Amino acid sequence: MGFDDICSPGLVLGLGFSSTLDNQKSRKPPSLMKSEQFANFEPSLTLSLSGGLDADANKAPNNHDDPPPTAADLHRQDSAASSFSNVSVKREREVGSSEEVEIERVNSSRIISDEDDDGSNSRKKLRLTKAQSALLEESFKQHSTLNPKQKQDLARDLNLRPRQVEVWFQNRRARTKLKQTEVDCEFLKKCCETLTDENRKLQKELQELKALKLAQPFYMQLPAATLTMCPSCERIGGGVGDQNSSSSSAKTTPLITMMAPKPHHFFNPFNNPSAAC
DNA sequence: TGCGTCAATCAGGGCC
DNA sequence: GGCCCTGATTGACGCA
Repeated sequence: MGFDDICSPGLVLGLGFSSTLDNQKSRKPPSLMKSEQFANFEPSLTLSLSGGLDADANKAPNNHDDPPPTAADLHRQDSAASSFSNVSVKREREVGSSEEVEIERVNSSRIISDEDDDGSNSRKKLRLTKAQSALLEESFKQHSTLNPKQKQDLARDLNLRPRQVEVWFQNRRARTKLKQTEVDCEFLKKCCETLTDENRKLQKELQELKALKLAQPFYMQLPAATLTMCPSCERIGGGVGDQNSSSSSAKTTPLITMMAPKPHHFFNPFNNPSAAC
């Protein structure tokens, strides 16, 4: 696909996609779409692009070559990582299931033991292991948002608190969107440059045609074979006056010229002698 | 009104 | 020390 092919369809300045994602609400940003889902988007908006999107969506923060780990692997590897659960969790929502309550309780005990040697409560940042990141990425590929059940299951498999899984997805969505916005911005810049260049060329061509028109009578600029004589009025067809004499053609011709995909192929009224008058 | 999601922001930690 | 990545917090908003 050429660049012009990419630029020409649906290049609209504005913001927003129309999404058909089934697991997201209407507020979902375009950048959250997966590449295979982009076929369902109508670029009704500024940053509307097609293809090559969400390049970052498959990018795991750590090692993406690792195969998705098993839950057992995660439990084995991540007990240490989970012990870094945030000390200053101010907003832990009330949870509905007893299972989540249990998870919260288990992690709370870790939090208590998370104090530094000097007894201070400085926050130690959780670093997800490669296995945890890989599983989260896998899950994100399948659905960029989680329902409570999925969150519970994933948190259990990862040996993390549901809130941590929720935060990870939240940040993942936000940063994917940011990345996509940057990609879209670059794309639109290139489109703008291409269109500006094309406009410059057309302006130059227009100036040359105007200069040519002033230098010669119009019919002299045409090949002799294209000139015809109107049998009724015995005038050479296709003159400027002839075009202007018809109010309807005077209105439609410029539009046709403007809409022509190839500006170099001009409408030639002499192909139809009767219409030339 | 509670819940889920978002944008904005903070902050720890690794890397150069 | 600055930059970047990323986990976490906060407040606003939309929806059922």
